[in-house]
Amino acid sequence: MSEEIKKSSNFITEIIDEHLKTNKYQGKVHTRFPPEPNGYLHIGHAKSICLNFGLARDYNGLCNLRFDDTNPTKEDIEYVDSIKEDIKWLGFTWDEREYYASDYFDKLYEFAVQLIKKGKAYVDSSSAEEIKALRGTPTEPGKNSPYRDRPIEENLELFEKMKNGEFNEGKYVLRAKIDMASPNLNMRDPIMYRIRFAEHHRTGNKWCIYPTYDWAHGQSDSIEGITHSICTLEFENHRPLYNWFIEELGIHHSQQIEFARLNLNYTVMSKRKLLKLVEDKIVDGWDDPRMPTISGLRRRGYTPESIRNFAEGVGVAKRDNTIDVALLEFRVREDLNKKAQRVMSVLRPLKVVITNYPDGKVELMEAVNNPEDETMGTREVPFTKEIYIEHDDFMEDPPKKYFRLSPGNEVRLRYAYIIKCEEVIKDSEGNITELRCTYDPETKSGHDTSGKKVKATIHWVSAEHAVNAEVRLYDRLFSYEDPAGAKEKDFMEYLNPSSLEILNDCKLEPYLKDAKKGDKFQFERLGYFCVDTKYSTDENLVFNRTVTLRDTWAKIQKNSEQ
RNA sequence: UGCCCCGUUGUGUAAUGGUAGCACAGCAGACUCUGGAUCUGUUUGUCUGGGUUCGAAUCCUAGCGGGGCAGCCA
Repeated sequence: MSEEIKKSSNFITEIIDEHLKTNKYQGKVHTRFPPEPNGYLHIGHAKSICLNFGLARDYNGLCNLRFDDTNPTKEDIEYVDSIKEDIKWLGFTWDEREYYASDYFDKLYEFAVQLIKKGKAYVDSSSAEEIKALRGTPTEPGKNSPYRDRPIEENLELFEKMKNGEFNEGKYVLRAKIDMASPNLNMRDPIMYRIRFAEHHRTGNKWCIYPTYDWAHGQSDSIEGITHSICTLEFENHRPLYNWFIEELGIHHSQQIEFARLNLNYTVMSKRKLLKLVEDKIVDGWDDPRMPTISGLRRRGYTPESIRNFAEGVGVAKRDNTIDVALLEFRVREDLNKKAQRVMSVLRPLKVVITNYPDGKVELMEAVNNPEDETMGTREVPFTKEIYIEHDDFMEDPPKKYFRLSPGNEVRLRYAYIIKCEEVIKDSEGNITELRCTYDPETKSGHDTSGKKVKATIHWVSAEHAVNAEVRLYDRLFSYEDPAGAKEKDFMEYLNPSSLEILNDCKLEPYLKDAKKGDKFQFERLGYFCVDTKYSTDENLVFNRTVTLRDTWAKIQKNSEQ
C-alpha cells in the first residue's frame, strides 16, 4: 500500500506498518469487531467499526464480526439482529465470518483444564464478599485465598463438577493463579469462570459456567487468528492479563491495541444510560431520531456515507476526546447537499392572497431538483392566486437587516414572481392571519423583464395543491454539553424539555405526495428532512428534520440579542 | 495515596529532531432567484520548569493537570 492512497495515518497504522516491516504476522492484518449483544450500536461503535473494517480494507486483510456473548443474563438475540443490520447498513461486510465467543465455550473449557494442570488456575470456594475483601485496594496488596494451593487433582474434580451443575451459583469460581500482590488489580488472581444457571441465547442450557471477558476475549482472538485486537482505553490495564493467558497457553499471540473511545457533546454514550432513556420512555425506543444510536441516526435521516466520513474524519488517538456535534451535522449536510432532491415546504403556514392574479389560473413553474447535480433534472410546481408562505418570512415591523416580506416591501417567490405586501389581515386578538399582496407580471422567473432587484427569495406552496403533513423537529437531547460528566447531578436532570417539536399543519408541494418511507429531501431554506420509517403512512405523511441548513439569519438574530 | 495511560488554537487531529499544518466551529468579505451551496481572507495553540542538541511539540527529567483500575460486567 503506497503512502498516497492510504486512507488515514495514526498510531495504530504505525504499529501495523512496523509489524509488516518486521513480518511479525507474515504480512497479515486480521481484525475483529466484538460487540456484546446487550444494547444497540451507537456512533461510538461506528468509529470502532470503521476503524476495524477500514483497517482490514486498507491493508487487504479481513475483519471478523464476533459477538462477545459471555454473559447470558444481559444479552439478547434482539440485539444480535440489530447489530448485524446496523453494520451492514454502514456498508461493511464480514462475509461468512460471523462468530460468537460462545462458539468457543468447549475450547475455552479445555484451555482452562490445561491451566489447572499447569498449576496456573484454581477453584476458589470463597464467597464474592470474601474474594473482594482479599483483593486489597489500589494502594494495598491483596492476600492469597485459603484455597489457592488446592491440589491440582482436586481443582480438576471441582471444576468438572462446576461444569456439571453440581453446585449453586456463587459457590465456586475458577481463578487464574497469578499474583495477589501485583500493583495491577487485574493480575490479582482474576476470575475465569462463574456459575450461572442462565439460559444462553445460543447455547441454551448446555452450560452453567460462563467465562468472564478477560478469559474469553483474548483466547477468542487467538483462535480466530486475529493479528490486531483493537479495543478502548479502559482495557489498557487488562493487556498484561491478556498477554499472560496467551503466553501460558502458548497459543497464537494477537496484539491488543487500545484507543480512545468517541464522545459527543450534548448526549450520552453509555449503553446503560441509553437503555435508561429507552426504559423510562424518555425517547421512542433505541431508534428514536434523537438517540446517538446508529438506528436513531438512520431514522433521523443520516446516510451511511456521512457517518463513515465522520468516523474516519475524527481520527484515532489515545487521548480522551469529545467531538462537537457540529462536526456530525456538517458531515450529513455535506453528503445530503450533493444528493438530496430540493423541494418547497411550508412548516408554519401563513396564507397569502395575490389580489391581482386571476382567479382559478394555474401556472406550472419549472423548478430545479438539485443545483449540485444537473442530472436530477427539473419538475413543475403549480402557482395560484392563494399560496402559503412561511410565517417567519413576514414581519410587520422588521428590524434592520431583515430582507424578507414586510408591509410595502417586495420579495421574490422562488421560481415565480416578485410580490409586494399591500395589506395585513388580523384576527380579533391581533394575530396575523393573512396577507394581501400584488404580483408583478413582468418578473416571472426566467422571463424577468422588470430589471427589479430584491434582497430575498422565499419559498411557497399553492394552497389549492398543498399536501398536508406532520413534521417533527428535533433538537439536542440534553441542554448541557457533558451530561454524563457532572459529578453532583444525575444526567437525567439535563434533559432538554424541548428536544422534540411536532408540527401538524405543514403544507408541502404536491411533488411530495408519493414520498416513500426513508426518502430524503432538502426543504429549501429550511433543512434536510426524511420520511419517517416508523409512523409515516400514505395518508398521513410524517417527516423528520435531519438537520437545518446553515442559517446566517439565525446567527445575526442571535448575535443581536446579546 | 499504588499502578497504567494521556496533555498541540474553542473542538478534534497532523507534524516521528529542521517553516507548527488540516477539518469543524468563529470572524470578515465575494457571489447568489435557497440569508443554502460555492469561493477568498482571517483570529486563536505545543501544560510548566530544567536538561540534551546548531536546532525540541518531538528525546531525558521534575512538577502540574486530566483519565482509567478495587464486578463472579464488558
